[in-house]
Amino acid sequence: MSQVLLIEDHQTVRDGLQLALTRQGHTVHAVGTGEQGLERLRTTQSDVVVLDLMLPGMDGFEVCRRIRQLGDLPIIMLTARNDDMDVVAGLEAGADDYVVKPVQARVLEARIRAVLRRTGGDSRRGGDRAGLEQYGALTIDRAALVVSKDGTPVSLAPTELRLLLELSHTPGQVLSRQQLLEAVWEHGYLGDSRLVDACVQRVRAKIEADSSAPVFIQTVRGFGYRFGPL
Amino acid sequence: MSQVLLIEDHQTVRDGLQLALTRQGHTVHAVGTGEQGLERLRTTQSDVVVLDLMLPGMDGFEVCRRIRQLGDLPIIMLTARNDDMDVVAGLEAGADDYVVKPVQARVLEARIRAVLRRTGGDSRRGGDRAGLEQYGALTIDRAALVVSKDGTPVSLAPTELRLLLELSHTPGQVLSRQQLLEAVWEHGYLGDSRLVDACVQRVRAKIEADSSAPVFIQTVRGFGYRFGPL
DNA sequence: GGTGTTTGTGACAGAACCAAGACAATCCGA
DNA sequence: TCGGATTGTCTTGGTTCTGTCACAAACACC
Repeated sequence: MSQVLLIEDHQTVRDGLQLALTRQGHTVHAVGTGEQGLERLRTTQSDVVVLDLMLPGMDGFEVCRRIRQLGDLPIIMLTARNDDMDVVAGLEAGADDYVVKPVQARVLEARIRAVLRRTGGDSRRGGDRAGLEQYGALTIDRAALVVSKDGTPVSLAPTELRLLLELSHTPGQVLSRQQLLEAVWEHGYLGDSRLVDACVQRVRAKIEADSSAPVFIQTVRGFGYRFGPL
Repeated sequence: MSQVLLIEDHQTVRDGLQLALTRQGHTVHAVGTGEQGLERLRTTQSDVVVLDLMLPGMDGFEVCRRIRQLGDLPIIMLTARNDDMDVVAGLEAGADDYVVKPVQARVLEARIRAVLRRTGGDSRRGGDRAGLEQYGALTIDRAALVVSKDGTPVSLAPTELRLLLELSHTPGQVLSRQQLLEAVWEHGYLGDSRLVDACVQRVRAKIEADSSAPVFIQTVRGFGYRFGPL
């Protein structure tokens, strides 16, 4: 359904909510501190943030303000305190909704859906950006030059990225080392074509779950490499 | 502030909320039944509906559904019952928020504001000028050529401004140094493309909170730069 | 199984890349 | 004209990348 970032320091609550929301079909990234949450926002795409107010270190209000600085991601505040002042302060800090614990998972889920319906929700991904390619768990955005695995961006070095883009440009087709050298290393490169092997290896280490049984970049012995989760 | 339609059968509560919201600067139209509320929507412009669930005649859920059929007006449900099932049912019927009575007027007001902020709110407040873009803490007015950070105008030199406008014209997309040189420095520029680096750095110094962890202008090593918070 | 070939893996040093600051040439308004 | 702002260039320093090598593992063929 959507990508939820859950920021909650209490592990039991965190695990419970993560499990429940995952069951409802959301992808949940759960972290324990505000700092981790902000870091996560930088590296992972999210549709909505569920934010506990009582956090170690940076408190919920501050986290809320920081998130507002980054963009207009919807925020649902979560707290044990049912103080009217807190509600007002929370909403003024930029929260979209304010929920008092203990909260039933399905109530939280209904509120997430209400907020997403209002904000246009998960349409952000795929909807407004053409040129976003999906290969199983792998997403390739050729415009932004971002490759994501399970929704989390993968950090690829320039050459690694060019290699992957070249391979994925013709899925299912085998490309020889020579072809790849010419396409990726542009300027008449003269050295060893084993260079391609090394680069493929580096890419695999970053995008494959098990690099001894590669799914995305397959070796075709004697010929070259092929991209394709078939 | 905004036009609020209040649908609540209990006269004391109705008058109390009307008074309080009016004091906050809203224009409140208060009615006692769902039928009156729907009629009112037909004749009067409203920005948000505050809807009691327990109504004589047509009940709140039904009213909610009817309003949804009319358009995209935000709805805040109000009820004495604090039953999770009701919350879920209310939100699924299309409500944007669900508040349990008794409710402090200022809490209700904060929730109204939160909903309005999200929906673009305030039919009365000023003409959303076209060409005014919001990226988190950064506002870009292409017509006025003004860039503001946290509401405060930033003083950008001509070239810096052109660079930022060019980058932000395609948020999320990576632009190479060469592309930027051609777009921003127009006249067939031949020199070092490191010039772009220097200019990016100057813009960053002015718009980024922490230029060692840039949010708005991101470096894509080996390729170029990308504009985009989140 | 033995053998030769091909490919995977990890380490490493030089190369490439970028941030940051300094500086001089240029532009522009007072 | 003067003084400040702007802009292109250069240098430096730190970080990351990348081509290469040596060796291990996998494979094909006999």
